[in-house]
Amino acid sequence: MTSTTAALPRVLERDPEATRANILDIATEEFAEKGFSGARVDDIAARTNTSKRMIYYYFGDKEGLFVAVIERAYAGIRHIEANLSLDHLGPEQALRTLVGFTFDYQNANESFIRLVMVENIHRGVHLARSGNIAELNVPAIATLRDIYRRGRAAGVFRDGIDEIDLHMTISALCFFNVANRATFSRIFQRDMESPQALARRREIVIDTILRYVKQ
Amino acid sequence: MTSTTAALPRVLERDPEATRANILDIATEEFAEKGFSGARVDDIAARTNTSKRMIYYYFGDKEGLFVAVIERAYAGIRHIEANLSLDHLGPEQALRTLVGFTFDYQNANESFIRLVMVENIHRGVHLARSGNIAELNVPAIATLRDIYRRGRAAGVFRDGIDEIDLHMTISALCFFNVANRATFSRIFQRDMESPQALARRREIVIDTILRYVKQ
Amino acid sequence: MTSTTAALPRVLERDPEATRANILDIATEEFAEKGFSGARVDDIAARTNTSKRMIYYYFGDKEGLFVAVIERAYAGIRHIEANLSLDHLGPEQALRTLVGFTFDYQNANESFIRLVMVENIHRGVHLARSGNIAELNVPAIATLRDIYRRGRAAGVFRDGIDEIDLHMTISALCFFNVANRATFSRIFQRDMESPQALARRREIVIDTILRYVKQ
Amino acid sequence: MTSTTAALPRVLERDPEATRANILDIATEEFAEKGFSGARVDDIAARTNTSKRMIYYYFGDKEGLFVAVIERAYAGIRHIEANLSLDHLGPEQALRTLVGFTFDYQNANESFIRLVMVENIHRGVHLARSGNIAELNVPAIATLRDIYRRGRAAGVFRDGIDEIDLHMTISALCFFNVANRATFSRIFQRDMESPQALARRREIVIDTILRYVKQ
DNA sequence: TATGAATGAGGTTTCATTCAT
DNA sequence: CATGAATGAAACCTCATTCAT
Repeated sequence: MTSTTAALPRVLERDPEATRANILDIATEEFAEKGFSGARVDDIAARTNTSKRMIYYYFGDKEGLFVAVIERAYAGIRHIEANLSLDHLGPEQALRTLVGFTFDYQNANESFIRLVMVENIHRGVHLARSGNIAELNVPAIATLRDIYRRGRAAGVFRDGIDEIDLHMTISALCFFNVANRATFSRIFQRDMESPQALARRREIVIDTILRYVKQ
Repeated sequence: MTSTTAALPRVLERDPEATRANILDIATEEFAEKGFSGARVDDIAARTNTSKRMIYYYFGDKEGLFVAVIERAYAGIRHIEANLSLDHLGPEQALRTLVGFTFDYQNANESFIRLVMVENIHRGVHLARSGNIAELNVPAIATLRDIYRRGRAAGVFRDGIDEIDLHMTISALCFFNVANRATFSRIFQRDMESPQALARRREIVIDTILRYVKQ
Repeated sequence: MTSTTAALPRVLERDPEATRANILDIATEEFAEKGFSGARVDDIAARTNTSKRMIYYYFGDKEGLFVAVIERAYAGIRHIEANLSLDHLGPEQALRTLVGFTFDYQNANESFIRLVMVENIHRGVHLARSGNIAELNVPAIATLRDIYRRGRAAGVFRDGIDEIDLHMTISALCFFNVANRATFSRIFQRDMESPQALARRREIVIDTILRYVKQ
Repeated sequence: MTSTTAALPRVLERDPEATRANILDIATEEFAEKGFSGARVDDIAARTNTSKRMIYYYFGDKEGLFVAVIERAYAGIRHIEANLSLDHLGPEQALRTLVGFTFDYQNANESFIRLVMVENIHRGVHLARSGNIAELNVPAIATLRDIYRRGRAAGVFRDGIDEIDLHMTISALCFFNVANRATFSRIFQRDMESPQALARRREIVIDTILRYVKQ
């Protein structure tokens, strides 16, 4: 089916923010799909509403583009984490919700997970180049700390747990389901993508965390 | 003049197995460090005791080399898992040992972890090409199944846990510490590599699994 | 809202002559430093008080800008040569002064020398495009001709010397010290820039010319 | 006229030295004609018997090629200077011959002169990168030193002249005739290329040097 | 007149792979 | 088996210049 509208003009009409965003959207997909070296500037440009030249105009070089992609991806999750409101829930329910949300978000944002994998293959050098790494950890930990504090105060969570350790455990469990899906599901012949499989795994992850934290 | 006893310019000449192994050793390092696209056939050849021609002779092309690297890496861990003997330990202690061993092995074999990451970025296509994937899951799961069965029989482990789920949880927790070290330690300013940090995390991982499994 | 007294963002706005001069100043430096092909329109524009658009507005294209730079550089020296007044000196002293002045001027105006080198690499095509080449030779030769005539009349200079030949010799000796400084000083490990080195070479150049001209 | 031999194969049959030399020959011409930035790797490759890829194979990058060109050009003149035999001539005649030879060589090797100009525009950075600059000065100065010593001993040359100063003067006078020909001949409307013009200028240069050196 | 955004053409460099000996 | 030389295709990047506002 062809659209009734005329062929799209190749040029974004002098809207730099839109041009940048358009490039970043495509680049995110390409880098997430093929890694840094595997992605092709030409391919990114071709899928863009603008030209290869503009990529270099805005981002300097391929690496600059990748840094911008990484930055924006992290900014996205940070923004969402910061706006999670769990205060109205009891600590146990809040923790269940937080873990469940993390699981859902990571499964829904495979590109983000894959970018993080790619960046880890590169030993985090691009993230390091980004100005505001320090801010990235604030929302995630702050929320978790509050829930844990409330849980201990209420006597439902045990003492002696470090919030960053806990966050690492949550991240590890959620991350794996997306990041290692290809090899794990192949080797163990196990579906890890269907709604049912996700729902099942989601409960196990939540359960694992809760059993670890509770009295 | 040619002579059958002429000085051999290269160490591994005329020992095909050693040549293959040498190429695979170097290729493992390069692919683990730079990913499939990022690795360079020229660089691999240069670090080898032999020449580029031999890479093509033995492995066909870059992808064939990568498949061979992946196969050998998985074969390595499978072999070790198969030889783990935990029968003399009680179920709880056996599980602790298995998890601890997994954690230690993965931390000691960063290259393997990174190859798995790379392969996941490629959605497992090379692993799929490998003939014997099916065999890969046998040892890991068999050992775990035995321990879990003994634990339930002894009344120390609860019912209703699927061994593959449990294996996935163990893998996720161990894998993350190596795979995501770069970004996580950067963002949370947390050491994840020192002996102390490893020992600490190791205990948390074991504890997490045990709390999940025990009555 | 627009206002006739709004803050001017750039210093030279609305002063065409100053804008032109500012562009030419920067362009002179860039072309002298990097040659015609090596200089970048973007770099020139960036260092300017105005924008790239103005370069094209005033000079048409990169080549037009270069021609203008060359023209202005030659105009500068012509103007100075024309205003040299040596009439009050005896012929020998006048020649010494002229040569010394030429040496000093060229050493003080490295950019000019380098532009001439660049133009010679381009076989003088830009200079040819300039309207008033013919005028360029007048002052230099006129002054020299007068000195030489006076010297012969006074019996201190020998006959048979062509003023253009003499001018060429003076130019060659002065030019080399600036133009070939980089390679010569490197190969012969000889300082050609310090005040002492310049003073020493200056005397040799003057001496060479005087010995050539005197009876 | 077309040759009776078949079209030349594009490949130099596995003769690396010939391939290198062929590339250097063409590159010398292109760099001499258009400068470093103005020369095009594509153009050089096109005129070569081999391909662009080979340029990078042998010289790494454009700059590496330029360094090699510069090195070879200097090696050429050094070799010739080293083999100049003037011992059989009296000092005055030897000096005349040396200066005349220098003048002739430079006029006959415009490419070399232009490369030196280009390298000076680049402030000698490529020459600096070359390993054996130190050796470059030996033959030129050694020959001159010997002549001058003999001349003083014979009482025909005056005392107090430094050989490097003298060499600089000779170089300056010879160099200018080639290097600045384009602008000088244009401005002063003077032929600097015809055999007659060259012969005339040659004598002036020799005369200038001799008058400077003689008692 | 002024400016940031945009562009096409072409520049330099790199890559996996093959060939000749 | 072994090696340095060679290759075409395609990768990344830059340039002078023009456009829309």
